[in-house]
Amino acid sequence: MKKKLSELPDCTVFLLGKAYQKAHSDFKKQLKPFGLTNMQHLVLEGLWYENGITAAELGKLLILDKATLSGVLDRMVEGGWLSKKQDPEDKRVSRLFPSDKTNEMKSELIELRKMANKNLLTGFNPEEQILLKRFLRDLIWG
Amino acid sequence: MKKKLSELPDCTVFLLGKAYQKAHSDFKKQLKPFGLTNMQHLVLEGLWYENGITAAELGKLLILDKATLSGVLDRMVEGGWLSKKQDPEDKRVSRLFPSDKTNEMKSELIELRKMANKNLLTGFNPEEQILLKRFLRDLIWG
DNA sequence: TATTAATAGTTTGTATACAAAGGATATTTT
DNA sequence: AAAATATCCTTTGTATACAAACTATTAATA
Repeated sequence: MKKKLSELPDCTVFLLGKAYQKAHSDFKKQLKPFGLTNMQHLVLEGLWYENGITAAELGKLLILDKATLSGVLDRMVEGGWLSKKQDPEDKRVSRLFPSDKTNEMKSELIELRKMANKNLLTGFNPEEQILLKRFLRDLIWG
Repeated sequence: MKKKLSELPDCTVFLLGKAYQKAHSDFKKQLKPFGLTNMQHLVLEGLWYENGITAAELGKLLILDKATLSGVLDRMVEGGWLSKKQDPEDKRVSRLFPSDKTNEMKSELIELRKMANKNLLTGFNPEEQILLKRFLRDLIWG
């Protein structure tokens, strides 16, 4: 006699992982035509948030490991998305600047994220959307 | 003038990712003394859910890519957590069985997950816990 | 100021993720 | 039954994650 499928997924850690997996996968498909990964898109949002942001600041803002970020940034430089410039005040620091090509796509790419969020939250009424986001923020920072 | 940090994370995809990142990281620390990764623990839960489960069934149950699972299973066989046996009825299929050592740790490892979930949901009252899980299920399957 | 500690970023190693292609076996169709 | 499909699993290649160790540089302290 097989158990019901619903038994296993009462694990909230599991549910969180799979909900993320789904959201990530959906957005990934939207980004594919632009040649951007989800992480790369997130980095661009960070660059637009603060021009000339340092890698360390970006890591804090986006809650990203520096080792992970290092590789991502290298690939993005190689792909012509951004440039790294050493800070003259502090030679340890590299500051990040989006390329012209990147800035030209800014509004389009930001719109893309907005649509992804909208699609993700289809099926939730406005109160539920607020509540879900509050729950997630509490999980992260609470 | 710097913008508020709260502006960026209004992206639900981002919030989901970071909430998952947090939950995953916390559980990971709990698992470290056992020499298990989160994914490996999840696989064990799947094996206990159905003895002799096939890799394909396990992938469906846990919503895992077959390519990802293939490598995970190999490492778990090498680590003595489980064994793969070819199904005599269908030579394409490999069925998975937890080792004795693994079964001895079953109750302890299941308890560990329960505690991880409990810790994760500290700060949410019972109604909120139900609601959060409902939201996550809707995101995944709704 | 010589020493120590802290910070920014890179590199290395292991473990997911997952697309795409391939090999073996089973099923379906003609 | 031969051919076309479909399924199970593995392999390859790229991109995260993240711990740990390392280099370079700056700041703090004795």
